[in-house]
Amino acid sequence: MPESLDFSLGQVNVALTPIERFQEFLDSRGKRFTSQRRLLVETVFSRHEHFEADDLVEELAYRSEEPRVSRPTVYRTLSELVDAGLLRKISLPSGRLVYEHDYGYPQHDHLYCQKCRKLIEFQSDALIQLRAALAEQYQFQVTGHRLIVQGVCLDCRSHRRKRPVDLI
Amino acid sequence: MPESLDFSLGQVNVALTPIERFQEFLDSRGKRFTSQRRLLVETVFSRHEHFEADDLVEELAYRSEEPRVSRPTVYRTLSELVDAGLLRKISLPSGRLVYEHDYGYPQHDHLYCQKCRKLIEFQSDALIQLRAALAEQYQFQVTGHRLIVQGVCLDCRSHRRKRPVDLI
DNA sequence: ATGAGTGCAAAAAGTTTGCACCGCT
DNA sequence: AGCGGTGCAAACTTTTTGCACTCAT
Repeated sequence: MPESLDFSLGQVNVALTPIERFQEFLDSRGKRFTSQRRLLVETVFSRHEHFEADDLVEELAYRSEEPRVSRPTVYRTLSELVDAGLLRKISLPSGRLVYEHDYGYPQHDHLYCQKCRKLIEFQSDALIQLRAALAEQYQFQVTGHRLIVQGVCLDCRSHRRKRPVDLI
Repeated sequence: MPESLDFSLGQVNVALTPIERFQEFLDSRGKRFTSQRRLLVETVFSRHEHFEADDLVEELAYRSEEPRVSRPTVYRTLSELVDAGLLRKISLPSGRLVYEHDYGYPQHDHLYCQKCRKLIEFQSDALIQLRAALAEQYQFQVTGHRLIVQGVCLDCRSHRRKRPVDLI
């Protein structure tokens, strides 16, 4: 991953790469930084796209070189990455579960194109204010939120018949 | 279901109960209004709580009286009810998929208590405005949205130790 | 050395499908 | 009669678990 990224994250140590952050997390739990866990974190943070568990299994379980990461270990490790605050799990309107980077990545929400299934990220201060207002009104201790706005993206509205894609 | 409810829904015929609306939908597709489908809709609209597919299977597949509704038919019919616009399917942060009334029920979103798993409904005009702004900014044709704010509800913050509940 | 981690196979959980029989219309 | 619907069993998809062996520390 590009070292130009700024891992600003409040009071958390901001100098760490995701890999280092994961090591720290594992250490704090008496867990070990194995070659499988290393390969998995490196892979996950080598790009920024959203992905599902099975994508990783495909990529890591049958590769030619060692180490490989078996299906159960992929699932186990993804959970750890979520616990460690490195990844976030989101469920799409279709029911698909995908992961995305969370560590050192700004809070955001998504526009979901129901034609091409693309996810577009956006940030909104108004939403943060709304959260605060709700917390106040319902005396609710907010820990997070998930907003997905679905519809049809610009591309799919233009090339309507150019590249047919299947429905959700 | 209480006939005092107002089934206002834009240009759609607003005089219909959910059952009548479902009949209309089935009719328009050349499908039949069978005793299973009737029992299922009646059951679903006899109360307002959120529920999962399996709840219905438990309730309808093993009852003493006829008709019963088998597991596959419950799933098939729930899909039809979603298609008909009577139900909405939402996925909770935990990954659980639940259904809720959509027909004749105002647009709303949820606060989700991660302690007791309760869902609290709320409405927000600000959110509708935000949607419009996003549509404009991204030239995105919005068809819907789903916002879930998670945290801890008032009850769970007060009786913190009174009734222990398991984590998510 | 020793306890955590891994892969394998199997189990679970949730949902869908093929098919023969049933029953509206 | 004929087509849609249903139940049953089985298949499928996705995720989790038990267990013996392996490996990081």
